[in-house]
Order: sequence, then structure tokens, then C-alpha cells
Amino acid sequence: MSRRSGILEFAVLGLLRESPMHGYELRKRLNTSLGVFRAFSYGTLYPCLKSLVANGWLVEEAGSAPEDARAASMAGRRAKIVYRLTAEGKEHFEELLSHTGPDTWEDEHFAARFAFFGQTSRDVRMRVLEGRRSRLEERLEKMRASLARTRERLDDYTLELQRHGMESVEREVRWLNELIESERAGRDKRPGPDQ
Amino acid sequence: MSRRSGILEFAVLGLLRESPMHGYELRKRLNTSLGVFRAFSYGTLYPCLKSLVANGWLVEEAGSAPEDARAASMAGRRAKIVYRLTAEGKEHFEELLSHTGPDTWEDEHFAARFAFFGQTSRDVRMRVLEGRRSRLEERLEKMRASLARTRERLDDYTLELQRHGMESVEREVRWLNELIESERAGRDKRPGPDQ
DNA sequence: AATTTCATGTAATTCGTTACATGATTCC
DNA sequence: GGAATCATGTAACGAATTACATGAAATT
Repeated sequence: MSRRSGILEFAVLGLLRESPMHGYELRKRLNTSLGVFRAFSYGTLYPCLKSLVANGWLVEEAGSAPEDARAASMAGRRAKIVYRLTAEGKEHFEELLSHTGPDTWEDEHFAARFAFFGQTSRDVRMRVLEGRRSRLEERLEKMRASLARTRERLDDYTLELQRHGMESVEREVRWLNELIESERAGRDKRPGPDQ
Repeated sequence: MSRRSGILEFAVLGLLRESPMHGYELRKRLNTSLGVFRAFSYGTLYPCLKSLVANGWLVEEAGSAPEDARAASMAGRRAKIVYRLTAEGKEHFEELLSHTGPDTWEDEHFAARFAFFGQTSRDVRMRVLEGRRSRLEERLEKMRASLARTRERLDDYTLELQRHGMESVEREVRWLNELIESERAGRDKRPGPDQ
């Protein structure tokens, strides 16, 4: 069946696992609670929800309207449609959570995975974290190599852009190092009484 | 006239302004010299080149092959096609360079603009830099607000993700501050006798 | 009463990738 | 002579957006 974006599907399933919600609210939480996710539009979200229902992973329930949502819709009126995760949906999400493939270290994918770390076992967390780190280290290696090859021919601005880009990646690697360290030590919280 | 991606078009024009190139090399330089750009695929690049030719902004020239590239192509053989910026193309790029709209502060767009700062006048650079900064400050404000609203309901990992995200944005703002400062002082090593 | 925000959806369009197909050149 | 890399292109598909369309509920 049609369009299922992987990352959106994953995020929706993960959010609905905590509590049932309707589409509008779901969309807000993709930006706020999960902060890092970009704002998917309704044109993306609603068809995705329909598709998840068709897969049996979600069910539509009556919202705050007095009548049943679907019946009301058919009669011309519209009401909130609250989506709830089914047992199959839960199982499917569990499966997605335990899967750690190369795609998982991708920028956006990684953020989504991280946001649901609370629902994951430690060894999965470690695999995701370490995979992400080595992916970033590869990227860093390429940047260094290309910089070494072309340094002279570049003007100051291009150079500065590259320098800043590399520094950003290096910074994320250090962050991952701390997190991995922290996982190894068996702590969930970050060390340091700062804040 | 079909698909023209804005950012890819801009980058291609900018790279060809420095020197003529063929498609394959162009693609490499989109990743390396301009480091920050993502790797556009050939399926995107070649149709884009055709479209730019159709607009009269580029012309195809014979590559390293002894015969003319187009003639050779028609005869069944293929040779490198070197693209060169026309006078109209130059003019068009100049126009794109001087345009500073809200879209310009967008993540990828901004990186592309920055990569060609060397070809820009100082006041355009200032507008782009300052626009980018205020865009980031807005984003930061939203993040802070949403964090204040939902802090209690979030688990440690989600919190950590948001904290790191905000820190990244704050870091880029500091970077922009330095650059703007530097532009104001006029002491960035750029050759003053622009034009 | 009017406006804003909540709420759901569809159609057309944009932007870009993957997979495929072809062939030249360079290196071992 | 076989592999890797260089080089160009097309067709099918994918992911997501925008613009449109509708209407209910809350706020001013």
C-alpha cells in the first residue's frame, strides 16, 4: 500500500504507544515534544494514518463528539478521530525498535530513534549510538581528505564553511562519546551537576 | 520547462562561473569543494543541466573528445559535454546572488549562499547573515517555549535530545555573531576592490 | 457577529532518488 | 583482458509539500 515514510510511521506509532491521540494533536507533538522532528504537513500525516489503519496497526475511535466519528462523518458532520494503537501495532513498533540497520544511523532517522530510547533495551541503544558514531567518523574522514586536496584553491568563505561544518560533526561525535560512556556506566542520566 | 531545484541551479551556475566543467565533475564538486552540499544524483543533475541550457544560461561545448560532442552523440558515440556559462547565465546568477528573501535563510539555501559569498557585495552578505541569525533566534525561542511547557512530561532521552538540539542552534548563532562582527570591522581578508 | 484556532481531508505539484541502460577510459 | 572508475542519460517511483476545500469550537 501507498506512502509510508518510515520515519513518520515510526514516530506516529511511538507517540500513540504512550496514549491515543487525534491527528491534529499528533502533528503538534511531532514538533514540540519530539522537538527535533520537522513539521510534517497534514497532507502527509492524514494519508499516513489511513494507511496505518489499513495495516491494522491503528484503530479509529470516537473523539469528543457525542456520536460515533465515522457515522457522523458519513452523515455530513465531522468529529475528532482518535487513533489508538492495536496489539499488532504495538508488536510492529517493538519490531521497528529492535531493528538496527545502516539506515538507522541516518540524520533524521537517528533523531527519531533517540527520541524513543526510553522504550528500548540497552544493547539496542548501544548499537544505534555506536553505529551513528562510526558513520559520523567516516563522514569526518571524507571531509578531512577533501579539504586536504583542495585547501589552496578555496577562498576564505568556503574554507570557513567547511571548518564550521567539520567542527559541528566533531562536536556531535564528542556528544555520542559521552552518551556511550554513560550507557556503559549504566546510568540513564547525563553526568555532571550542571544545568 | 520542468524541474529546477533552486538550490541546485544556483550551485551549478556558481561553480560554472569559476570555470567550465562537465556534469560528472560538477557533481563531485558539489560534495567536496562545496563540502556542505548534499550529493545530488545524476538523475537530478543531468536534467537540470539540460534545462539550464534550454534557458540559454549554459552552452554545451566539445569535451576532450576529438569530435564535437553533440555530433558524436548523434553518431552513436558519446563524449564529455563541457558546460560553459553564457553572458545571460552570468547575469542571471548575479541576480540570484543579489536577491535576499526569507527563503534565503533556510538551512540548505543558506549554506549555498555562504559558499558563494566571495562573489557577493558586503551589504548582501550582511543581509543574509543577519537574516539567518534572526531566523535561528526565532527557532530558539520556540524551542525554549515548548521545552518550558512540557519539561516535566519528558523522559531523560527526549530531554537530552532537545538540550543538544538547542545547544547546536545556540552555537550557530555565536558563529554568525562572529562573522557579522568580522564583516562590520571590514577586516576579513577578502580583497576589498570588489566590483 | 466575527475571527481565530481546531480539525480533517484531497489533488496537483515539486523535488529528488533508485534502478536501469549504455559506453569510454584507465589501471592492473 | 578484466575491473574500476569515468561519463551520460531515462523511466519509474517515492516522499512530502502547497493549495484547496470544508466545517466545528472557542474566543474576543
